[in-house]
Amino acid sequence: MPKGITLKDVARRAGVSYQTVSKLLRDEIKVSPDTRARIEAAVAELGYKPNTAGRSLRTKTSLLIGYSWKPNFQSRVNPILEQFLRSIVQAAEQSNYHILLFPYCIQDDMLTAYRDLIRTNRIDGFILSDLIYDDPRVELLLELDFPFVAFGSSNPEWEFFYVDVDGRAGLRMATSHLVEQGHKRIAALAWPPNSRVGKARLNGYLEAMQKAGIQIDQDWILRSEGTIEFGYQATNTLLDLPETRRPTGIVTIVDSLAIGAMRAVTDRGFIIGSEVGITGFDDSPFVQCLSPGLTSLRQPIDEVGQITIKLLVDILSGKKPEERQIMLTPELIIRGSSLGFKQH
Amino acid sequence: MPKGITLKDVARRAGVSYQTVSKLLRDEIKVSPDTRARIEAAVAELGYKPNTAGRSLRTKTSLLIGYSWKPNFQSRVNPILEQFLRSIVQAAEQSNYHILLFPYCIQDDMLTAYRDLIRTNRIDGFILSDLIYDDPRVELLLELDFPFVAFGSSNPEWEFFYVDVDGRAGLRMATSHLVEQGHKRIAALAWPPNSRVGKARLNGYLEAMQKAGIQIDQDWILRSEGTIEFGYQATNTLLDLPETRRPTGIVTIVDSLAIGAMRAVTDRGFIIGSEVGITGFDDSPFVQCLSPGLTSLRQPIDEVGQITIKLLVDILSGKKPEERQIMLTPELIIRGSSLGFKQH
DNA sequence: ATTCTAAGGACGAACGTTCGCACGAACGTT
DNA sequence: AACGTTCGTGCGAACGTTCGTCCTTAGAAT
Repeated sequence: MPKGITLKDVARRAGVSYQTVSKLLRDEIKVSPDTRARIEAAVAELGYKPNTAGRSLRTKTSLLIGYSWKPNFQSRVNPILEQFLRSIVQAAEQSNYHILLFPYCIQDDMLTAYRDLIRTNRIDGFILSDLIYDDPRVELLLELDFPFVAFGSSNPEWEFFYVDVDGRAGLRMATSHLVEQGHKRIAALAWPPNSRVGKARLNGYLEAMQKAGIQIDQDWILRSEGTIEFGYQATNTLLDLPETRRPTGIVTIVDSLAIGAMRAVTDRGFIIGSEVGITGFDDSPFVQCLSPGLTSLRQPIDEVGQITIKLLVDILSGKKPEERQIMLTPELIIRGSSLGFKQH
Repeated sequence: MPKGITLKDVARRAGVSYQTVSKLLRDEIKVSPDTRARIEAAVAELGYKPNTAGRSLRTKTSLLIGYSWKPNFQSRVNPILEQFLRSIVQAAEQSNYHILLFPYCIQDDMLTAYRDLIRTNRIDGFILSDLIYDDPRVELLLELDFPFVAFGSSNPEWEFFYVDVDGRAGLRMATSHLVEQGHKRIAALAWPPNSRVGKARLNGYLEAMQKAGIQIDQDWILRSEGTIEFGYQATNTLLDLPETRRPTGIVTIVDSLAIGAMRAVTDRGFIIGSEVGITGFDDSPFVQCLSPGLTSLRQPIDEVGQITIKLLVDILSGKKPEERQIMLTPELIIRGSSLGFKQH
């Protein structure tokens, strides 16, 4: 292991003081072409890279961004985590930052992880995701005035930077798509009312139905956990309705519900697409493997990641971005599960 | 933002020198019960946490472990990444380490990322995964004598620490399982011969077949990319064989191939399970959602992560573990895709 | 009483960087 | 010829920690 090359090594070789090297490398001073050449040569020959610890200590910045995600144990899969991580890691590197991962604690001492990272000066800012209403992390960080950017929104009265995907617009698109396919009776499977994201998405359904002039039967809206099991069970409930009220279309606010719905529809002897149209949300990587493929709303995760990091880096470098909230639109990926409806 | 609490603040409050506080906190010295109480009180009241940068600078350790994973663009999904990350992040925290993510570069300057992280003293060690034969990262790190532990193996003549899952044993299990179900003609879908992992898994198939006393038809082994498409196409090729040579069982070395196989079997009018048995590898989270569910080999990822981190932390703290290679066994998760075979 | 020992704790220095200021020389201006 | 002004550098200090050494003092041994 070759011992570390420091500023002093470079300076000695170039015949200048080490502070001069430091300043030149950060473009803080002008030097004569001659010394500049000598310094650059020395840097190149020795392969000098500034020591992070020394720099951190002096500047009080670590060039590290903290992130922690909520593990999804019930479904064992987070369809967008890898993509999101890839995107923020990549974007962070462009600005010389790195992503630091730390465990997501379920208990209420979740905040101590954040507090410790702040107090030890380990990181410069946080990326948050999976926000809940009255999210304690947001409350803490706002109170400490510590930089962070969220993926997703929380209480509207809290003022902070976030990037979000418009789930309302998404479900409007999905619902309208089913309407265009000729569906008149469309049901919706959603999370419980205390979920902010779920509420927004459901609103998109309501709006699209209203716009289409369709009166909603209250039995068409079923809300519980976003599991395959609930999707299966809820769909059976829907199919038990008398034929004149039985929905022919089902929009869901998450793919797992749609998968359960597809299973139930098939088990009951109906044909997906031509008899019952179904849509999901997230465009999880495997829903194209189902047969038929599941129509679903794809979030522009790469863009979310890039913008999130850009916002945070801007904040960290002092310039306050104008827009505090940035809303992106999902894309409806149409596959067989919502096509070929035949009315009778 | 409250200004940072330093050792000096604590020392002043406790009425001792700051070096004494430092040493006490690290259990390097004994102090009288009286001063110990005063110091501990001061630490608690001020909420002191040691500044990472200062410590790093002095000790030349960052308590940071670098990791970079290979994005899988073709399948858009890495079935085990989330679990692996969760596991290493969690395990690292137990030893006061954190995981630092950095981008995986496809080009051949992939090594500069590693070099830079080392030269800037940013990290203490690496976790590697997705090794290839003659992996340049392994070569570099061995040459620099820089600490790392790999998930997966590479050239057998290279001596380094790694944790691996026994794919050969896995495919032995899967193949034997099909044999037990009554299958006589069993095919295998695999990666190209240059894949080390693929070769090992395929060997498991060969061994199990030999043990069962079944002569392998060379047309039963098809190798190419691990995509759904190839699985589909290869299975069609298999089903085109004359009936006496046509396989009734198909083992695959990765789930995506099995998914393609299931699709092909269904499209050709065969029934999965009772007419054609299929197994996958990885137990990707969604394969239980298929109908029928896919029998697959689950890697003990949590264990892999924990052991990987433990090995690395041990290395970093000076104690050389005895075992350089640790091999774990996958678990066969049996579902409908390999059950109910009816011979005729 | 003197010396030895060990424990409790203080002290200066160092890690590698950045920051602020000072200094000399070269320059153009009165 | 004396004067500000820039430009190109050097120098001391500081960030917060840990490491090695040294100084007390009390108690035990001579």
